Amino acid sequence: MVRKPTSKESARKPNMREAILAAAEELFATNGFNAVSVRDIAQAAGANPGSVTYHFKTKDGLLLEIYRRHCGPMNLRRSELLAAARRVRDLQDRLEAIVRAYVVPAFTSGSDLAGGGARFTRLRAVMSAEGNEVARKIIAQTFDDTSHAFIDAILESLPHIPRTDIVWRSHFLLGALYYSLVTPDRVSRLSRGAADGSDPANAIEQLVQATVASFQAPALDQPARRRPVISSKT
Amino acid sequence: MVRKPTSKESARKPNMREAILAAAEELFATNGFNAVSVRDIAQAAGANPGSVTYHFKTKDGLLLEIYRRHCGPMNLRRSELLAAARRVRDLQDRLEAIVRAYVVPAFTSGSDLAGGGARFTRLRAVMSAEGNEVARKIIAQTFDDTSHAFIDAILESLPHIPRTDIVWRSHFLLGALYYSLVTPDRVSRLSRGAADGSDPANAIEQLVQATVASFQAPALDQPARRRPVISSKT
DNA sequence: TGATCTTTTGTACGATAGTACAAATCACAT
DNA sequence: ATGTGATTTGTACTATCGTACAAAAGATCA
Repeated sequence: MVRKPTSKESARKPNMREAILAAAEELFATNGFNAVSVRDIAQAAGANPGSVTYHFKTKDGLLLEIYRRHCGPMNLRRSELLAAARRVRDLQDRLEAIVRAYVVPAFTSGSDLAGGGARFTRLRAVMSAEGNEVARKIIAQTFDDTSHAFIDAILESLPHIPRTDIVWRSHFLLGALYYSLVTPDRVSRLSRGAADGSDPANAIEQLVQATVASFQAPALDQPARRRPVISSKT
Repeated sequence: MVRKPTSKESARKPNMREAILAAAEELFATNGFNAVSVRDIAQAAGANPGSVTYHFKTKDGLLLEIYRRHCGPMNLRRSELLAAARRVRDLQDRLEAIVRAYVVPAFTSGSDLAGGGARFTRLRAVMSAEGNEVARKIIAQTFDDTSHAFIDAILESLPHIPRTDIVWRSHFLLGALYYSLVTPDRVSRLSRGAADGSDPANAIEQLVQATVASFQAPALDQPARRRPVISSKT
């Protein structure tokens, strides 16, 4: 049967299902899918291993549910921000607004489920690196539409850049975004403490400015222009 | 004892140790560390599971040896290319040469062990995403020096940009680089076949041009400037 | 050829994995 | 208070994991 929102919220612990989801999300995002056992998740959530099976049937099912939880809201928010960005008159400002519309939801919300979207984006980064099949399918069918919408919008504000270049550069954007969330400590380390890689506001500003500039780079005219600046071997 | 390069090369198969290393490299880079079992590796290499234990003692030891194999040569090549790049007179050209010196070895060699450096770089990307401890240690102590050298070189050719910004932007570069190697098919898909994400020459040119432009972006004056281009919520 | 060292094979052990399932427990409508 | 359905617990099964180790096989040199 379905959920009954009566007097009390039905479960002993204040919603074990959510606790399991949150614990799994954090553990998967930090250690990858295969390194985390169902027992690890259960323990972190203060639950029994059997409880995970009860709510999500399989480990894959648990991952699937995490994606279902976040994809919709995050895509919705991106669409809203993109629509607003497209209405910006000045082309330069519009480009920045578009990039921001892509980046901000990945860091800050994408559904305000406890902890924000940064955790989920980190999870996506890790799953993508691990070549997780479950994730790959959902991502392709959920985010490709959004990606195309962004690419089209960027293309409109940069009419002289070929579509191919835009695709590459937005691919780089996603890679940079993922990596910033996966190893923020590296930024702090390399800047000798001058920058805080874990500060989302910081990361967003840096990423947006760098990315806007990369989009505005001149087009690559030849399919693969050779520029032997340096001696080729040794 | 050490290796004896006498008449025949001693082993039944033409060097089983190398075959295991190559197989492990490919499998780890594709599926992550934890998803791949020692038995998987042995089978892919046409070896016996016990043979892996014999040559590398543990699974961690195998990963360690993979890193040992590649880090040195790759860093050396980068240093050479960087040294050459620093001698380029024109500041604009020099910046491009520096970025190229960073990117090229990651794609093409870094030791010419069968298959090139792209596989190893993909491996590094995956290990970094999985938060692998063995990899984290080696990477920090092996590549941080190189990273600093590149940051310093870039800083010299862009004197008006604060170091913090350079650190962020080179962090983005590495993220983009990693992601290009992890999911090259995504580029092909999003460009509807117009670009080949798996073509290293293509990826290198696109990455270099986009990155140079991002480095040349104006400095972020405020620590975290707010630019509310769009309505903040919903 | 036989002695010796290196490498490969085959097998086994304990630990842990994902999952299934029956029993216990709880929330709530009657 | 009690019955009923939803949830949690505890336990067990099978598969596979990393690793150890003895025996077999191959290579090398006297």
